[in-house]
Amino acid sequence: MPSDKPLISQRKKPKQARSSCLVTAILDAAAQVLAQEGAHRFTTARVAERAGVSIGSLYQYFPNKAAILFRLQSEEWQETSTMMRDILADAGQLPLDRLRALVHAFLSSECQEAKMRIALSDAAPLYRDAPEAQSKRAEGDAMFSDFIEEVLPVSSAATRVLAADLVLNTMGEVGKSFSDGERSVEEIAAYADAMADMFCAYLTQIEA
Amino acid sequence: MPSDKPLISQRKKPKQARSSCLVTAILDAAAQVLAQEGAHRFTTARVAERAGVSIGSLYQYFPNKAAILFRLQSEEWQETSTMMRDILADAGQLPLDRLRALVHAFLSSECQEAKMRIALSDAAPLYRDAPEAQSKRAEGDAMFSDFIEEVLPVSSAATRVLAADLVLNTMGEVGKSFSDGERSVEEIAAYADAMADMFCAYLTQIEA
DNA sequence: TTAAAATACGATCAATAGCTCACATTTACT
DNA sequence: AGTAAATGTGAGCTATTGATCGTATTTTAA
Repeated sequence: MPSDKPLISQRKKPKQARSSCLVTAILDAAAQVLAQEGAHRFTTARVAERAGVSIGSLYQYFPNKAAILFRLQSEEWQETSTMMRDILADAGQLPLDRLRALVHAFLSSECQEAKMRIALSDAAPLYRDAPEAQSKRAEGDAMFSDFIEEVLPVSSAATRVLAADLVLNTMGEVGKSFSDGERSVEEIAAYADAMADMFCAYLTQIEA
Repeated sequence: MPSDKPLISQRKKPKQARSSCLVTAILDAAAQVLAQEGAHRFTTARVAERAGVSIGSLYQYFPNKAAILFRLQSEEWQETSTMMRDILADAGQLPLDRLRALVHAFLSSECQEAKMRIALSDAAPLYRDAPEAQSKRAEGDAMFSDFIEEVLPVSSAATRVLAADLVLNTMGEVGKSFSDGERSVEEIAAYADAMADMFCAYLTQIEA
């Protein structure tokens, strides 16, 4: 549905210090605008103004509005991705304990910067169809598939794929709904425990 | 984030036959525009044009764009709601079988009119904060809570509430992600079975 | 010092949006 | 037929948006 032609990647790479500052200033400002004004007030002019930068400068480093949003989301994904890898790869813990830890970490992280996350996902239609956006998803899927294989070594490949899909999808989608930021730390922990219980009960039962 | 002042409810009630036709024509057209053009091309002018109606007439019965979207979503909710009630109230089936049936029905229904559903949820920021939108949610929650109480009569109230929240939320949120409409009937059935397995494993384990 | 490259600027444009309002037409009822 | 209410019309207003481009300033490097 979004615009057709414009690539979302960067237009020009900052070569001097002042221009890299400018880019980070824009991204910071973008996050603020998103959090404080919401997706429908997220305009290039407002971002430039808050960054203390002219609109022309903004367009030197971002080909269009979507590119800014895309960058923000990429940075978020980067964080989530490394967190996921760290937790799932921790050989010192039992697999199901790692899964529980992952659920806790994920739900908690979704609750941080809640306003910004909501707005960012409200604006998703603008950047989600970009070709660059697709590959990221597959990356996470693969990572989690490997983990599930460790937990369910016996089942058929099809069953494993389905289980991985279901668990990851559930955590991801339900996690998104946590961005409303209306839950206390205790509620989040209780919810995460319940969700982890559910995953464990399911995965354990498959093996049987 | 959306507009502040305008109520979303109807502006004027159709009293003659032609005007009720007009309203349904507008809603039909709105669904088409949403499905074929996407949320960001959903404009009152386009809806009026496709309905074969003047823009002025449209605004006689809908105070603003959001009201049209809200009506579409209300109608969808109505369907889902009655389906849910019918399935959960069927005393001829075991509770967990009813839950399984619900999951299947829900995922299938999410896959119908996929394009329209995606666009409708893309446009959600425009109507979701309307006061009318909140009450609907509580309705479904209560219905499902009653059902869970039937399945988990022994557990503490807090546990029951949490379980109901988790299961309903999971089905709802993961269901939404099914609106991409890229899954075959078989895949949907397999996924629904897995999800039902997960719910059953979880709920059964709580009782123990 | 000086010229070229990089960076920064912001007035300005074209497009499109949501929505109103003065007016025309149709219907219901006497 | 006549009249008032209901319904229908669409040109046009106001506002905003994303984005450009000619120009000005700063940095780099010779």
